[in-house]
Amino acid sequence: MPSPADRIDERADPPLPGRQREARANDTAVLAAAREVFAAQGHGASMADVARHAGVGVGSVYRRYPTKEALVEALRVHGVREAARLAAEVADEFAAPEQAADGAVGAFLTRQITGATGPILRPTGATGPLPKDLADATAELHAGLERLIAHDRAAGLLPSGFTTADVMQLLLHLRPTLPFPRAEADALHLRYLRLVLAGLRARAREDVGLGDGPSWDEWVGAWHD
Amino acid sequence: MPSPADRIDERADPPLPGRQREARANDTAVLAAAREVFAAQGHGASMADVARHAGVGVGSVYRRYPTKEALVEALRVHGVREAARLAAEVADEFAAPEQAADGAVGAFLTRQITGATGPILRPTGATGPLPKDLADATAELHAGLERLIAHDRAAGLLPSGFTTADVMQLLLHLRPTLPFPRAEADALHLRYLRLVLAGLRARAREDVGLGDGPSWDEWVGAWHD
DNA sequence: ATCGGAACGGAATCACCGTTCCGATTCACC
DNA sequence: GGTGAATCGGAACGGTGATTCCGTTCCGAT
Repeated sequence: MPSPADRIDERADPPLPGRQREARANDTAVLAAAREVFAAQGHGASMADVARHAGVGVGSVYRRYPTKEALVEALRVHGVREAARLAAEVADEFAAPEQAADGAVGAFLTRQITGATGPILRPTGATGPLPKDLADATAELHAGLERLIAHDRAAGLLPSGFTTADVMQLLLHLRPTLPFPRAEADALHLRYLRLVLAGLRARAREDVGLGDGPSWDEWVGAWHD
Repeated sequence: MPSPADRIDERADPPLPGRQREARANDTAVLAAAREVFAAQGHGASMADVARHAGVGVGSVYRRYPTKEALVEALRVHGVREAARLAAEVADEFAAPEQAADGAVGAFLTRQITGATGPILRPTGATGPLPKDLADATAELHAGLERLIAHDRAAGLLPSGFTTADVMQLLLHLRPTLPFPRAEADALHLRYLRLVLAGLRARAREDVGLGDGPSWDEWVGAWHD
């Protein structure tokens, strides 16, 4: 299912002179390596490790990402962009009358869990205000999630009080690191996703609301400062 | 609600001569400090921090816990013991005919989430074989969970295929670190717990099993080596 | 009052990691 | 083939944190 846009670097293809081509190639290699290494060892992995995995020297990593945090931040943006794209994709599919039993939100979460790319989507702690690219990607994601929720609510699959922030929280909840190989871990995560979805449908059916959760802005805001 | 056994050190009371009394007192202070500090700053907190919080020198910390990992390990054992005690407690309560709507498992998870003590109950990564005290505490916990599940299954609250390992996984799922003050974070976690419980009940009612998950031994084993 | 040893606190040590710096390399262009 | 600029790779620097070491303090016994 890898869409053509699955590469980590999404800028326009290179009409670039030779030397800069290598630079850019390295850039994407670094990003990909960072994703792998951080996914495997947590954010505590060393820059040297990332560089080694990317097959470049540490110097080259630092030329493009002035700081470790900048690198992590780039990955975060990538993750949010990816999620936003997935949300939009699913929303488009569900715009057609045909509809899977899980609902659009369920489909989104399912694919997000099994999606090949790293688990990065979780800010570490206190960062600065909130950089522009992240803000943009976040807004896009929000829009996508709104569509998903609107669809499922219309289909009577969601209880009242369920918001976009809930989807984000579920994303967090649904993917704790498990000491199992990828496939098994995914299976376990999906097992729980199904449970949650069943819970949502039950609540919706019985018309029991969820009560208030944070708003999108509260949720996003809480992660940044 | 703090039971008399809430102190972090549970050994027999000291018939001990003066100097050793201080030693033991320091020991418990260190453990308590470690729990606070690690809970607040994550396992990345420094030993110096722990020592400072405990009001002792680093040397004293190292006399009792030869290594940072040993200290973390001690906390882990404490956490499992505590969970085991809670499980047994809840199982006892539910042995009486009166029963809360959430079921015994729900009650256990609820209290585990809101229980004041740290979130530590999550092995970091690859450790050695599995030390005796941990093994013992783990066995005790397992027994308690079995009782909880037996109770709820008899009450028709759980679908087939739901196991003790599932409870452990839920514990993991249910408590990701959230950037909110404790009370709010707990509220969000409980919100999610209610959803999961509703899902379980729905599955049970509709008689839809969960499919196979890992056994207790597989689960425990996966965390240790 | 003095002595021996257990326990203490914190300075010194050592390894690791983020970051900086610089000489070597490579490529585009002459 | 030669030259300069853009890149590289990786050694060196500085800081942080785990761990070790040791002089000091305190208690209980003589």
